[in-house]
Amino acid sequence: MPELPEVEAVVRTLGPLVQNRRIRFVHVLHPIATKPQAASHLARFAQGRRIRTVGRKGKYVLLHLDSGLLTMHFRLDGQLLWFSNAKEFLERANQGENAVHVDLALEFGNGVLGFADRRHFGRVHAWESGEECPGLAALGVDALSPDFTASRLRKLLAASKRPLKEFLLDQTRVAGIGNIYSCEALWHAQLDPRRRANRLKPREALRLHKAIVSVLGRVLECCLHPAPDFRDPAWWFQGLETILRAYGREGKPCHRCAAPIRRIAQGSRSTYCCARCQK
DNA sequence: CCTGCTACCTGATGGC
DNA sequence: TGCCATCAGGTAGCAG
Repeated sequence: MPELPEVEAVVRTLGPLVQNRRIRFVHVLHPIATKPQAASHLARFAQGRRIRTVGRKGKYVLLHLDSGLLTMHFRLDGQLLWFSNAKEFLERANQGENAVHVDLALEFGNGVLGFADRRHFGRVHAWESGEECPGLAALGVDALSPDFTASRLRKLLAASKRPLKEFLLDQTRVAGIGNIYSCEALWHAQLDPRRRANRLKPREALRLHKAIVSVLGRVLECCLHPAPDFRDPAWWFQGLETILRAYGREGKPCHRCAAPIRRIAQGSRSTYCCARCQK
């Protein structure tokens, strides 16, 4: 489910739990989670190594090891869980009435980190270096990094003829924005999602930059208060709906001009926007 | 190179 | 209640 702010909140919460901890054992419950890599390869790769730092780029979580790294990507529904010890993990994971779905888990001395995705889109992979990971290597500038400036965005926009909405979803240009927050940023910038990227005026590009930064910043604050609780298998971010001005509000009045929010299809995905005040 | 489409999976929801 | 269609916050892979 997550876009950049959700992943950032997960990374900040995860860091203190696993940094400088040694991976004692890798439990593979659903080997699909490492495809196309072999789960046995990932297990051999990671077992015995220590996690030095936990980082993020775009929607990827990066676990930097003594040497090499693990990448985790949640796609639509992936999430993390925490068990206080191996016994608790073995008793609860995929067992019994109240089974907790887990695909893969890293066992540490202080607990067990589970990666879970019922839908099996999410992935955990092992790499000698980040450049080996094609999806990661192809990412553009991260939307929360200091390098994501208004002039950088203006140049990227100028180089693309695609509709704004599709431009924002393209992780090779700006990394981290997904379907929800692209709709939100365009609503705040009062820009029509169908406009061609290279047709924006400089002041419109500036508005879009400001909207992206402020939307992601506000959502991150919301995601950190309260912070994710990996111990609760049902945990997820709360209160995000109250921030949304366009996404999921089809037919409801625009918060700016009261015209009904429209849902349109773009690139086989839903875009929500105000037909009156987004131009 | 760029763009557009489908596949990958499972679960929730709403209409009949 | 059951059944079917549709939708879901993402990306890789492939064809043109």
